[in-house]
Amino acid sequence: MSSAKPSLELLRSLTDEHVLRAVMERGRLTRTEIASLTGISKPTISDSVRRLTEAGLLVDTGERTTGRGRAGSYYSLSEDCGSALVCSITPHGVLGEAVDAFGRVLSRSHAVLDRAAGRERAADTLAEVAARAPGGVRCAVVSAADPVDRRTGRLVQLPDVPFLVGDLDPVSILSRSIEGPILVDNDVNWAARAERQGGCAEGVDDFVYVHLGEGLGCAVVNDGDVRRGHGGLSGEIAHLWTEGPDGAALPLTEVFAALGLRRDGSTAIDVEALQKFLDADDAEAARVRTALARAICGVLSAAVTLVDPRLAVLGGPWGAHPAMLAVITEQFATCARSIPVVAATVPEPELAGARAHAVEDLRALIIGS
Amino acid sequence: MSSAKPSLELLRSLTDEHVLRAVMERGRLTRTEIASLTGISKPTISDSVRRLTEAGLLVDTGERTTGRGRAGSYYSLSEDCGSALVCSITPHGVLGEAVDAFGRVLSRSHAVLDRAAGRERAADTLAEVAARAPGGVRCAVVSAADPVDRRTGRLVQLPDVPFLVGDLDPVSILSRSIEGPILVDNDVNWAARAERQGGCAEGVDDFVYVHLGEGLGCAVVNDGDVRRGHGGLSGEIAHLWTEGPDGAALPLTEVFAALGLRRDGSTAIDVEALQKFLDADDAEAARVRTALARAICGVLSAAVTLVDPRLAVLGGPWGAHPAMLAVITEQFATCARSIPVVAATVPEPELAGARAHAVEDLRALIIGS
DNA sequence: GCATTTGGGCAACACTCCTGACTAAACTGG
DNA sequence: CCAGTTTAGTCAGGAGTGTTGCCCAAATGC
Repeated sequence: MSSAKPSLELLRSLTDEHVLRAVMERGRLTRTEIASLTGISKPTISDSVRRLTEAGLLVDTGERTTGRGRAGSYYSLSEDCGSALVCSITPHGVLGEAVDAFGRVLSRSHAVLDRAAGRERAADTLAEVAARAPGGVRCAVVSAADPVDRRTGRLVQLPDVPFLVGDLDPVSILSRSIEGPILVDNDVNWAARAERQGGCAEGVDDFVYVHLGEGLGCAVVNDGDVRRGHGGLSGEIAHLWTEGPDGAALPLTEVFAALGLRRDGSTAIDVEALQKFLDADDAEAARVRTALARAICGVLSAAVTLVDPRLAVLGGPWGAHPAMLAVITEQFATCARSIPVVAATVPEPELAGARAHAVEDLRALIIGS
Repeated sequence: MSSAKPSLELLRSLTDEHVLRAVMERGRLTRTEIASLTGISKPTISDSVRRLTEAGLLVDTGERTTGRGRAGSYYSLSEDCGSALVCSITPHGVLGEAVDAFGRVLSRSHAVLDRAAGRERAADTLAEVAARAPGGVRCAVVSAADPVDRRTGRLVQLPDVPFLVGDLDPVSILSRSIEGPILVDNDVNWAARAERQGGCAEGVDDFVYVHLGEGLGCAVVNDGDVRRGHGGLSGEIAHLWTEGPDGAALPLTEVFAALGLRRDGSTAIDVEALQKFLDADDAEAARVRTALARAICGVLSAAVTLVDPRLAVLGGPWGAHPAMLAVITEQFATCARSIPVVAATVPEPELAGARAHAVEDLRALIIGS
């Protein structure tokens, strides 16, 4: 809680941190530019840059400023700073990216998986991306399309949640090919973070992100961060009690069963069948849409009551569909304590959120070394 | 986000902060004791103590150590550091306390209010406590038994929440008699903080605290802090949909209406009538208890789904009643994803929580000056 | 009364950052 | 092409930290 023990070493490390952060943010800088950016004096910056260069963290890129006056030397991060691995695991396949501390995607690889041979192929695909990454992979961030145990990083089975990927342990798969911290979280949580950083919820400290796809999920953002709860299972709304088609109380996932919108032999939602009702214009379709909207409104009402968001974001294959948004907005407006409802805007949201976090983690590791 | 600009002044202020925190925690200390406690060298501590004494924050108490070796001088906080005001506002009255930076209660005053003459009496009572406080009041923390608007600190009216205290603005009342920051929050939130600091939820980072009294409230603690939501209205569960006595979906507060447990002409719960059902042993009482428990379980289930707590704490006049706890525990165990349910243990919980925060605020103000 | 023990002060040192002046190296304009 | 201008980077001196090691002061215990 209390700040670190005061010492001259602390002061020096603080200076180095300022220098590194400035370079990470701007890509390349001269010492004078760093000084004016950080407000620290030129001689101090020169000292710090010398230290960091000797430590192998910064390099003189050889580039020079042009324009009036003496040319300055640009410094940037060394290649040795390494990179971070970003992974997405869904029932449809595995995607791996290597990113550097500037957030640039260095390489990308994808593998389509089937249920049986999945695990080994996934490990191989990710190991291959890791091997290609210059400077080595120093940390990894994983987005998984299933509930994630917060402590272990394993995917967990919950009642009434369709289990899509299998009893998988991303941490053990990744620790074969990389060392360093591995963070696993649910894809919906990453999507919410992405919307907060540069999407429809930019800068909003309190909102909920409801993902409507084959599975049902919800991310809760409170005081500026996704709140995962004790086990990491906050927002697993499939089992939440809401209003069914006939007005009776039903768990959310059962509403889809009652409407005949589940895949055979699974608790997964039949998105294609559902989509038809969103595009059609007959009375039957309108009835289904209203029933869906009222069920979703039950979820939103519970969220408003318990976490008081300023905004609700709808995402996922059919959540961001205009027809769905329209009918939910209409229904929700009739509820007490209604809040604005908007559609998600970030493409590949779960990847964007995970990537941003991977960059932050990597930067922190570089600064801490 | 990034740390403060490195400078020698920062270093000095960090040292002073360490010294002040050590003295605040232990009451009185010699310079040598401070040095060994903080790990900072003796000459540095001596310098800092001299600075802080000259600034009027520390004083030589005149006391001396006894035992072997040379006697050391004890230093402690000066009286000029001021105190903090802790207030509780309920429909039954106003309570004011002055506390010092050590957390000692210096004075206390209480006023019973009626609806009409309340506001002026409340202001006078609090002003009196403030006037008696040595060194002046530098900040205030208020616990209010109604929903609190997070930005303005005003009490707000919500649908189906009994409005007990009136459209009150604690900030404007208090700013007459004190200067400095005033923090207002709901009593249930303060109670939850108290349970986390030294009660049945000690050290638990994720739990919910459900208050069952005349009103219904819930505090959501996530990642170690009470999450108030955008407007400060998270946990206002009166309107949350749950299971009614006959199995139909009902807003929680309507369950009490259906059971005849509301006060006449109010949405407040008739606690005395309810208490009889908790103490009685007949079939009718058992039926009511079960109906109440199932309604509460609906709330707990929604909380588990949305915020994934590790623990549920029951508090309030009838929430912590053994019979209530027993029947809720029993009913909740049959739900999917059940979690432990325990009774609150801290006496005067809303005051304890507010007091602890007031001490923290006061300490921060002293350190910052 | 003397040895022991502990609090506190002093001086020297190492280190960090800053200011102000200086040098170095590029461009600009005649 | 050369002097003037402009900008990058360095140097020297100084102020202010925190630390170590040693000393003195003052209390207890025998």
